Amino acid sequence: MVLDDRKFMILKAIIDDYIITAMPVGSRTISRKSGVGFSPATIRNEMSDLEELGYLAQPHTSAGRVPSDKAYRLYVDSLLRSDEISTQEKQRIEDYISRRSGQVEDIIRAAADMLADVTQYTSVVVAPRIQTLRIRRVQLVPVSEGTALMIVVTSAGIMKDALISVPADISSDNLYALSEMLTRELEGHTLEEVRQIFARVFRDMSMNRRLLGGVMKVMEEKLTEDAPEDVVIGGTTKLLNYPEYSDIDKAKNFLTIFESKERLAGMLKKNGGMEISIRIGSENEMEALQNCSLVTATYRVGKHGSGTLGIIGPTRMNYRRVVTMMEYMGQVISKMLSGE
Amino acid sequence: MVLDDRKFMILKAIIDDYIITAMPVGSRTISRKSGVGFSPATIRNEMSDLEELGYLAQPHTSAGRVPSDKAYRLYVDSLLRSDEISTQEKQRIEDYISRRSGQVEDIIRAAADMLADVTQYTSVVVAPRIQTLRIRRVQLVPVSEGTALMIVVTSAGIMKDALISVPADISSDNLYALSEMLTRELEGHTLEEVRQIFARVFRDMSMNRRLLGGVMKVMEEKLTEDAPEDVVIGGTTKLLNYPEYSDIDKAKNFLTIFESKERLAGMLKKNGGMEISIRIGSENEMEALQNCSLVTATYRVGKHGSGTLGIIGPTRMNYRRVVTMMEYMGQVISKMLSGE
DNA sequence: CGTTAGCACTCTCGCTTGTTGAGTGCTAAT
DNA sequence: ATTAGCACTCAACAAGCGAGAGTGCTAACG
Repeated sequence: MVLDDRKFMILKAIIDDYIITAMPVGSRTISRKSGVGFSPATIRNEMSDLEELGYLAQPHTSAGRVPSDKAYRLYVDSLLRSDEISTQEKQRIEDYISRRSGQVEDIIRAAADMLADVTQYTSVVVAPRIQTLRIRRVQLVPVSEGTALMIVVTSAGIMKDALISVPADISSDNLYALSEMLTRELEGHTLEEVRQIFARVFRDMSMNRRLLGGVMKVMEEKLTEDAPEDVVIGGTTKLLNYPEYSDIDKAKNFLTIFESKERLAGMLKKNGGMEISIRIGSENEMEALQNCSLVTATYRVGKHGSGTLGIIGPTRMNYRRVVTMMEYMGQVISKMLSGE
Repeated sequence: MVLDDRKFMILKAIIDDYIITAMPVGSRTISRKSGVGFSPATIRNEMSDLEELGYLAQPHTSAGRVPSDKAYRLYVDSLLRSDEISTQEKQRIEDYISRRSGQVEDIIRAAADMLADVTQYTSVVVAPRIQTLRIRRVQLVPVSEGTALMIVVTSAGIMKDALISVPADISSDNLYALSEMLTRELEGHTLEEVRQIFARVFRDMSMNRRLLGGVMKVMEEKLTEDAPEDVVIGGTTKLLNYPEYSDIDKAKNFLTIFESKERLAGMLKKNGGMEISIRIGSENEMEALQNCSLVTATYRVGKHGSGTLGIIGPTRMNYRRVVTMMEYMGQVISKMLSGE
């Protein structure tokens, strides 16, 4: 079933209006709009059809119509064109983010804040995943009797660190020599390859077996799994400004989403590497997101790294602006993280 | 003006009741309580007196009475005894926290979550400040052409890291030698002393002047200032469960507190190293906290380090339980962080 | 003289009722 | 096919009312 032009136009007008006002839209409102040359009665007939087709819903008889998820889906699929961003705004964004130190977390944090600020919705940024990145350097630094800090530097300059236990009597020089050796062996390899190297090369090094086992274990943990710190949320309370969350229960329900960063990261990563993915209302699996839309985008870091950024807002969000901003922000993050 | 025993007892009864119900307390309610042998009329007279003295307030004529900030102040000053914690609960807390890796952030995070969980209020934990701590180790690790990661390990095992720029042609071995040298010179000294050492010892090392200047600068920044990551918040949305925040505006207002971790840390640190400090309602400077109470405690790390933990809840919070829990949690954190 | 019973008074809360206004659906005229 | 007209529906708001909780005051009591 395909909609004729007029139905299409009316539906678009309704969505445009509802996105701004968050109030059910009546036939008069649409009729008054410039560019629509029909009386309320005609609009009503069309609206009635659209309702039957599942694009509109009525909160109650004698209220206006409200777009359904299906309508938003049609809207984003067929009507979404990228917006322009003023050079002024671009400047502001780049300034804000590039003022940071080169630390990945700082940049991620800044990006999340900025994204929340320009869209006025809640933003989520996941730090670049590291699986396919290659190791550039491994270093062990003594911290105290029996513990050392292990630092892994990867291509793209992303670092991970973790405490591991080492023999109590090992010297600083010894650790350094070990670090150099590890770096020499592992440099340029991916985690997959590292596993094999460990199995092959280090099998006979009985002396440091336990230590190296620890190193491998930490690598697996840190480089495979997304640590909770790698998810950054910006503008958590932004959504409380929208009337759909003026009910305290809905607000509470919504805020629980952010209690588990792991689940959040899981959600975001479901976009399967798509440039931009939009999930509207019931298209979300998570219970608490049934009344929200989730827009996610992927950004690249270097050749093999990639991360995700997302915006969570009401289903009636301003998709055009959000998508535009996400695209741009993705570029900026890529540039910042790869360029370093 | 000192209250006689009966007034005192009645006031306590009112507060106890209000803490649980959050509803204005009437004279009948108090009269019915076991241990009070007076009729509602008598209670009313006393209540009237207490109101005149500023301990009670009436939301409106013919509602019950509500304790004022002054009443809570009296309550915590004179009636607060520590509670007992069941060994079972102690066990649960220690298990949860000690299951973490030794990383400071992890422990802080776990402590904040646990504190929010056992009190059902919002918790804030500030990582130990490092000023008076002594440096144990400095290490530079190459990250990419022209940048290195600088890691400072202090007594108590607290680490700080930062990226600094280094000459592009410096070798890994060279950086290691430099690290060893720095460690040798700075080990066991406080930041104050480090400044002097830099001025004295390294003055003539013209070659690495720029590099060392960078090292010093980062040290100052990282070790002096509290980085925003050092403040961890647990159970942000816990307070939304209480009726005093069922109004969305109040909730929003309250949630803005957590937007700036710096300001939050500033607030917490105002307890001046006191074991336990309680600020009730209007005793707080921050506008958004006028209807809340803030309970803070200091914990020690090693000999010279200290950090703060805090609970934010409604003025009618269960001070007894909160204080008890804070005391215990402070001990646990101390043990975890110092013991490593 | 402290304590208490009794009573009039006040104010919130929840319920019902009426009114208004926005918006619809249908029908008949254009 | 479009539109004007009209009857109808329903949420939202305001007004009015009774019930209930709680107070303050006064007078009686031990």
